[in-house]
Formats: sequence, C-alpha cells, structure tokens
Amino acid sequence: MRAGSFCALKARGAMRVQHYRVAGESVAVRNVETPEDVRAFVDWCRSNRSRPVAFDTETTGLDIYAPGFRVRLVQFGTEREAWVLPVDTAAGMGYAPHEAVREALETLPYLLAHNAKFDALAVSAHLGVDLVRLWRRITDTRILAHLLDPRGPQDPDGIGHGLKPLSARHVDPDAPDTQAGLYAEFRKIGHTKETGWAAIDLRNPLYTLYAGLDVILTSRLFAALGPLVEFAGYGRLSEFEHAVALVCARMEARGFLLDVEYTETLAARLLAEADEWSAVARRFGVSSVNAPAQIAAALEGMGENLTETTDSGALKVDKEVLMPIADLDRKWQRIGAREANPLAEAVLRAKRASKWATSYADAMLSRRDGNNRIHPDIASLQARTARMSISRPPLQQLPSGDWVIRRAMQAEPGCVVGAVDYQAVELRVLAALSGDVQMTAAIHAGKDLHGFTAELIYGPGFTEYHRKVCKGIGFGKVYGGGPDTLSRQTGAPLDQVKAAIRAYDRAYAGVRRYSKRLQDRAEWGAKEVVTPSGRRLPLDRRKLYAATNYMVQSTARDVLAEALLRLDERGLTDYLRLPVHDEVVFAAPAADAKDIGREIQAAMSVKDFFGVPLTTDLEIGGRTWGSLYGAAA
DNA sequence: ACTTTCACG
DNA sequence: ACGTACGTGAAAGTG
Repeated sequence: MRAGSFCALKARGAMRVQHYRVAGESVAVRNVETPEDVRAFVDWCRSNRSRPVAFDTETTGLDIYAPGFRVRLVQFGTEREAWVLPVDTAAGMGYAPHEAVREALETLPYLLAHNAKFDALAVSAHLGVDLVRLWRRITDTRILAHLLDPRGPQDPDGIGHGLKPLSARHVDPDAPDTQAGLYAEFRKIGHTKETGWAAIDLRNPLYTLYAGLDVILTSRLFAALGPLVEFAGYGRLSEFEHAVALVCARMEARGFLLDVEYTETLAARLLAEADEWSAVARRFGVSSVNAPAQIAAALEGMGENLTETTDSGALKVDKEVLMPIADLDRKWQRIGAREANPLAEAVLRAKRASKWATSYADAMLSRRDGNNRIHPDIASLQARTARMSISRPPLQQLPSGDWVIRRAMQAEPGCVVGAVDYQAVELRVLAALSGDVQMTAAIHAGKDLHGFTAELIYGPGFTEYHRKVCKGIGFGKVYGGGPDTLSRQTGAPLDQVKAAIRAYDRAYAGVRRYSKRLQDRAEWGAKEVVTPSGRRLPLDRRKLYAATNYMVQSTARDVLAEALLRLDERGLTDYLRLPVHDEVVFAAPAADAKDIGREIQAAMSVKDFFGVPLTTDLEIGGRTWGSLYGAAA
C-alpha cells in the first residue's frame, strides 16, 4: 500500500478515522480531537486491560532534556487499530487530553513499545508519569529483537533493530517506512529532517497516520517475536535485560553535571590550537587536515615514503603512520630517531585538537539541560555482544591519557566523583570459561597476570618490555589476532612474537583447547556461541575465529549488567553516573564517598565466577571526573 | 552513502 | 593449509 491510499472519514461529530492496510488486513487510526473522542478512548482502554497495548510518542526531537523539547503525540494501539492523542499544548490545537494519556500510561497493565526507553523517559520527564512504575509494565520489542538476533544492519546477514526493517521481516514486507515518509512531508512544508518534527501540524494526515501505524506495527511485531522468544527460552534473559535497561534509564534521567565555564574555555582553547596547527599545515599545501589524499600528496612531495595502504588502496596517513614521521612516540614525546616532519606533526596536533573540541567539548555544551546536566543516550543492549554503548555525547570514549576532557564532568557541590572497575575482567572471564588451570591458579595467587605470563615464557629474568609484549599477546589472543597483527601492535619482532605465542599456548593449554572447541563446534554445528547467560551470539561465516572474543566480551558485559542489578537492589542507583564496560562511575557526598564506594565495590565483586574471583578497584577522586586521571580537582 | 580517521574498553 | 585483532560513536571529506 502506498502512503496516499488511505482515506479519511469525518462525518459531523464523528471521530477522524484513517484507514490503511497492513499485512493484507484493514487497520484503523483514530484521532482523538474532542472530549467525546476522549471518552471513547477511555472506554477502549478499559476494554483492553487484559491485552497488550503498544504505545509510542512523537516528539519535537531526540533530546528529551533539551530546553524546548515537547511530546507532541502519544499513540496507543493493538494489531488492528491505533488511537492518536495530541498532548502538545504549544501547538495551539486548543485541546490536549493529558489526563487520559496519563491515566492510560499509569493503568494499562501490559504495555509494548519499540525502543521503549526513549518513550518512557519522554513521558516521565514531560508528562509526569513515574518511570519505575511505568517500566515494570513495559515489554520492549527492540530488546526481544536484539535477543533473537543481535546483529546490526552493517553486519553480514544482519537486519538491525529498527522498527522498519523488523516490520518488513516479521509483519509486512510492504510496511511503510514511516520515518522516511515523514521526512518527505517535512520537505513539502518547507522544513528539514531536524526541524520538521517540531513544526508539522498535529493534524497533518500523514503525520497522524504514520504515528498510528507505528503502534500497530509494534503490536504486530510483538505478536511475531513473542512466540519466538518463548520458543528460544529467552523469557528469563528478557526479564533480565528489561531490568538492566531500567537502571541505565534511571542513570540517563539523572544525568551527569557539566562544568560549563571550564568546558567553554576548553572548547575555545582547543579550537584556537586546531586553527594554529591547521595554519601550519596550510603552509605545506594542505588546506584541510581531514583530507588524507592531500596529506599523502604533500608528504610525498616532501620526500616521505608512504607504504601502508587503506582497504580501498589509498595511501594511509593515520596516526600510526604519521607519529614516527613526526618523530613522536605514543605519548607525544620526541623520539630523536629522525628529523621531525613539521607537516606530519601539524596534521596530528590539528586533528587531535579539533576532534576534542567538536566531538567532546562542543558536544557536551550543546547537549546540556537547563541545570547544566548531560543526559547521554545509554543503550544498555547495543553491540552484537550485548555490550552497552553511550552516545550523544560519547562519554564512554573520552580521552583517558589526558584529563582535560574528563575534567568537564563533575559531581554536585559537596560531592566527589569515584569509580569502581573490575581487574582484568576479560582475562579472568576467559580463565573461568575455559577452566584453564594455570591461569586460574595465577589469579587465585593474586599474581599480576601479564607478569606471570612473561615469567612463564621468558623465565624469572623477564623485563618490563617482556611483560608488555605478553600483555599485548594476552589481549591479542582474546581478540583472535594472528602473529602479524600482534607483532605490529606490540612492536615486537615477528619471530619473537611467534615464539611467545607458542609459549603462551603451552602455558595456557586450557585456553587453547577452549578456543578450539568453540571454533570447531561453530564449524560443524550452528554458527553461534552460547554464553553462560543463555545468550546466543551468531558468528559470521568468515570470522569464526571471533568465537572466543564474542564469548568473553559478552560474558564480561553480563557480569557488569548483573552488577548493575545488585547495585540497584542495594539502593545505590542514584549515585551511579555511567557504565563504562568494566567499571561504573559514581558521584557521592564527599564525607560518605569512601563508604559508598566500598558498598559499590561489595555489590560488584564476585567471589566465585566459575571458579575465578572477579575483584574490583575503587578510586575516589575530587570534584571532577578528571581528578581520577590526574587533574588537580 | 561510503571512506577514513580517532576516541574508548 | 593458512590466516584472520574484537566491540562501539562521531566527524569530516569525497563522490
């Protein structure tokens, strides 16, 4: 069915109803625009209390906490019909049935939503609905879809977790792309993808139709996925993920305080720094430091010999290539091995400064709420290994070697920032899952694992350099890396790395056997690994070597996710600010920070994880996050 | 839309 | 037989 094929009926005094076809069946979208319509909606809610009802919101944008954000429509629906209720009082419709919407959200016992966290946070922040009580009644179809297939749209055979691709697969191959359709409508009314959401008329027929169709599709998606979830035995895991998502949503709602004055000064300084170095690059004929082809040409013109190439065959001029040419080591210190190429150094410094300015400092400033708090998008179930991700701004990947960016985030007045992280959690998970005797014994003995490996391989006279090589090999092996990559990554010569790998496999025979078993099983049976939590992770045919990594990364993620639930049980959620893969960042009153930190530690630590202890480190800093990375406060 | 680069664990 | 480094988010340039 095409978008234009619906017909709108509006007899005098009758509700505006739009009809459409989904999966060969007629569906109705009812627009609530009068007190009479509201009464009909309330009656409908009463008669649907025993059935799952999908809900969704249309809003002015994605930044729930930005000044000016508004919820515009709230929709409810089942497989055959949807009710669209305008709640945007700023739109001048003269009628906004807030009370009915609130009541529906507070009393319907079984709610569905796709990507429910967004809608739940929006209605809790702007319609006064209690988040926790609402969340308890929600099933998020995105969570179900992720459990059934965690692959993203960019992965081989992956379709991702958007409502559109999932509907096309499970509901109706011709289901409309409601978002794309709306963008076209926005352009028609002289707006863009960004501005259209706030500007479009609340009664625009395409807008209300698509709003209604989204809940109908969500209902039907649930009807398709629900039985699959049951059949796969994912009931408990689904409950677990919903609980984890709530803790993360509460972190997101609370937000993390930004030091605005500091960040503004920092952004200006970084921008000036980027400008200075860009000016230097320009003197060498590079008009943009973000244009690799220009940089490569200019460097070759200066007599540099570039050999590394990208996947598409172009000359590579990334940090790894440029640092040696600029005679800089990994800590940006002069090596003294050659004369520094001034263009290479200018490009490196300009790029770093501008990335830090735009991706971090500016991103933080532009996304603060009225109280200068940042509410990053915490996706509790995101990667194909189920790892969490944080975006807008990307607070999980702020520079860690320098404190200047993290210094921007701070605790409330009178409070300090702290962090609790697991010690070498992925290696410990590997030891636990593989049951490797040697590795498990080393952990129990409280040994430094990389030093222990170095001793096994090089003997008691091993050096710090040997330890570093072994650390690289330990990580590289978990990732599935071969000798070439490990040699490149660790900087150690190839023959030495090969010898170290052989020694490593001998020392940790259990790990080797475990990896082989996972891969063999994948080769002969289903192309997947199954984690201890029961999560099934599909493998790419051409990447079966990733089996161990998926297993370890995903299990480590589940360790943190379970820890979040224990933290929540102990009433510690309000202190939490961020999950960062193997750690949590928290803020607490200065006087109690030590006690609270220890409580967090106690909740996170695991005495016996398949025979291996998962221990944690506690760090208490000062007022700012940067203080944990060397800043003064 | 795709590529390249760079920030994290 | 050989060889494969895993997972993210974001900006900017190129086509």
